[in-house]
Amino acid sequence: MKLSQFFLPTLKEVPSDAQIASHRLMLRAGMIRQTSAGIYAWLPLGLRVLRRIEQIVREEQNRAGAIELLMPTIQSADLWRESGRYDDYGDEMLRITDRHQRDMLFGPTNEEMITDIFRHAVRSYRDLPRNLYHIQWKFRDEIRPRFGVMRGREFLMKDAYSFDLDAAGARRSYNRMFVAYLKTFARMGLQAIPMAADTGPIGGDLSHEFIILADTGESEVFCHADYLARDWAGDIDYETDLQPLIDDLTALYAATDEKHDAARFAAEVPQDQQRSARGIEVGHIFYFGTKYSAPMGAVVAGPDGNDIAVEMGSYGIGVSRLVGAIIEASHDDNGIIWPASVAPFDVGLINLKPGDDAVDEQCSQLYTQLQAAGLELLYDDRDERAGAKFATMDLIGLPWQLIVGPKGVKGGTVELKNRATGERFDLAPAAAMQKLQE
RNA sequence: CGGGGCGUGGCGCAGUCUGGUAGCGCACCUGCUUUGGGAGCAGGGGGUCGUUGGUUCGAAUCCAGCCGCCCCGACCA
Repeated sequence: MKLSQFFLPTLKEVPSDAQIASHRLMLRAGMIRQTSAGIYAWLPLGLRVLRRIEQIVREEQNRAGAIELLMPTIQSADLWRESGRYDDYGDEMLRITDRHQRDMLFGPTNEEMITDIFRHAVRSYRDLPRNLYHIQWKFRDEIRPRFGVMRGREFLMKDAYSFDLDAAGARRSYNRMFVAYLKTFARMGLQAIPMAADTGPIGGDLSHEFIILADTGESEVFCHADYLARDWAGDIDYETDLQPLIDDLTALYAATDEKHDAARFAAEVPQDQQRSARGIEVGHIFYFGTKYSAPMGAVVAGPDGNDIAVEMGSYGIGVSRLVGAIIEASHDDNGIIWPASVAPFDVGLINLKPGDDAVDEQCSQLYTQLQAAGLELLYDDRDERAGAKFATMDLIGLPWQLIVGPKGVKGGTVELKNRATGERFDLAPAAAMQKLQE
């Protein structure tokens, strides 16, 4: 993509509304534009990141055996009356009326709808277990939206729902998602810590939040220091019994403030290993048994022929929130530093002197060849000064900058700069291309 | 929902107290110079001052209502 033909409305000055780094940087880097309180348009650069995060989430869900579908954003109130949540949910639910005066709502979550879909399709225990998920926009009319996409009213969420015959099966489904979540966040370069959590209005009796530590996080969390350096990225065989692994992963103390037990914390964690910090919740998993299946009649025939309400769990990942969370975890004074796995482009190619035939030619060769090699490039071919180009490229945080100027071209080299470390390499073009393809 | 604050060219702000017909920086357009870390000079375009009503000879400025947005708290991916 040539920057001269892209749509990248960057800002030099910081919008006064933005309080935290990720919000400021997303606005400055031209990733989003606010259209109402807590509602954002995703501009091309932001959309690219959102899509890459979504794809990682999708791949790990699929790997863990979940099956993707897509439910609508607008739901009928009748379903919510069946579960009893139409009245319970309160003002956070955006309620609307259609032209026939039917009560509709913009879905804040999909337990009712998936339970409805499930009960119409599945009659036998032989069809279990199943885990169905979708990645869809949600709307929660938050009292106070803030921090950009971290607490928006409209947000993109992956929500999965598991159906099992009994509690033991539900536990296995829960464990699969637990591990899949750790893998998902690790792929994005995030250190997510699983913490015992309150179940909130969704209900149930087993729940974990996945927390990224950041000063700007909204919840207070407490954990053993070993969690800060843990490697979650190992290969998983989802067919094996995951319980021993889960037991190991949750052996040390980690809890959000709702579940925090100061006495236990003091007793179980040596004082110099105790960590209390702010955290960003990027995922939340629940086991809630028959909370929805019983009132909504989601039953299957068991081995003995008698109907039994299915055991359910739900599993959420805040996809759009992750964009902000990753920036909170990875930026510096000059801008964003994208982990390679979610970067909007792999390489920023900087032409320091458009109009110089030798430089133009070198750039256009690199542009063509690197694209042919499968890399996504953003080529800054604008007629701007070098400083402006460096500043833009640092701001938008692509992992590599490939800098081509007249001096280097004369000596047969180009410069490769690593955004994260600041390391620079003067290399022959072929060597630079090879390094980028590693 | 309680408390606080803000709405003036695309962005950041001054002007409001003390009413007299709108200004600065950045961005944008034109020209010249410049060219490895957000250039300089010169010229230029763009604003019903959130909105409605009131007071006044006259309102960005004073008064009232409404709308929008932000911050602090209790709830949540």
